[in-house]
Amino acid sequence: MSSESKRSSELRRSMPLLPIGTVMQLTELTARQIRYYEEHELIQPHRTEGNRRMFSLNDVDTLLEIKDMLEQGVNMAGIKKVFDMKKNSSMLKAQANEEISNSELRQILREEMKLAQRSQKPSLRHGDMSRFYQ
Amino acid sequence: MSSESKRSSELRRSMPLLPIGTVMQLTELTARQIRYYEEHELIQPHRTEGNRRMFSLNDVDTLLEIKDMLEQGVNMAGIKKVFDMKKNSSMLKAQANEEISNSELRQILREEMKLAQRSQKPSLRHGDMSRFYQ
DNA sequence: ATTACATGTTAGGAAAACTGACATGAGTAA
DNA sequence: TTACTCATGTCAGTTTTCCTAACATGTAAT
Repeated sequence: MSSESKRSSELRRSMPLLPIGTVMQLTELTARQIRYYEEHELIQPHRTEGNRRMFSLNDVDTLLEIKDMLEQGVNMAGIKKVFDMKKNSSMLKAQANEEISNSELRQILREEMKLAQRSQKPSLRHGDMSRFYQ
Repeated sequence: MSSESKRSSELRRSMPLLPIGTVMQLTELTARQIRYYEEHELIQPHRTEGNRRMFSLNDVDTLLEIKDMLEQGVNMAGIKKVFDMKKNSSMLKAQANEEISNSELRQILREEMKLAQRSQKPSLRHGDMSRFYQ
């Protein structure tokens, strides 16, 4: 994928399109849960002028990942760690403007394995929003 | 594209995700305009239990096409005709389970040319929602 | 001049979402 | 056991968004 098309599709996926009701249906989470995850800064939905949350497709993806991890016994602190690591690794990627190195990948996987073991589940598999858009 | 993946992407694009406020922003149409086009059966948004309209990406595409045509001088009756023709031609395609024939294509283009000439504009070019999702 | 069309505007009401507070059940630590 | 924490439920009181219906208006066609 060209960096140009990657950038523009990222733009689209981060457009705040969906109200919380739609997100509830897509994720099968309650409004309370979604707001709680925002409170813990796992997502940062936009706000309308009138203060209503508007979510992007990326936000929905993130929520599905959160849901998955919670169901697998990972607590909020663990989820935060995983997301922090992801952000760091993607920052590294952006800095170098190239794919993540094998050693970085191994480091990340090691950390994920540790978390997974702690919650007595074999692996972390996250949600996939791709089925909702072309 | 396989007929399988075509069918499932159609499913996604027809999911009712967006409230009218979002659609207003995406299309730069007023709520009045959007409701008026629905009144004329150019779109059929879903309704929530509470009677709120919920629009799909297909609906947004259609609205952009409507906007384009109106700006090019086509009136509602003309737009209806164009959409009827499109529906018929896609039904024919589905029936035969193959691409539209050259003679059918020429017939459609002839009709479109007639409409375009009547509104003193050279051609019909419609909106493209693809920039809003991957 | 009248009419039709596409859209603006307003009013009153209902649905959906907001914040904040308190409640609760399961798990953990003391 | 008792107490605490965590993730979530629930409720109350507001505010925002959306709804329908009606009437108003500018432009183009007759």
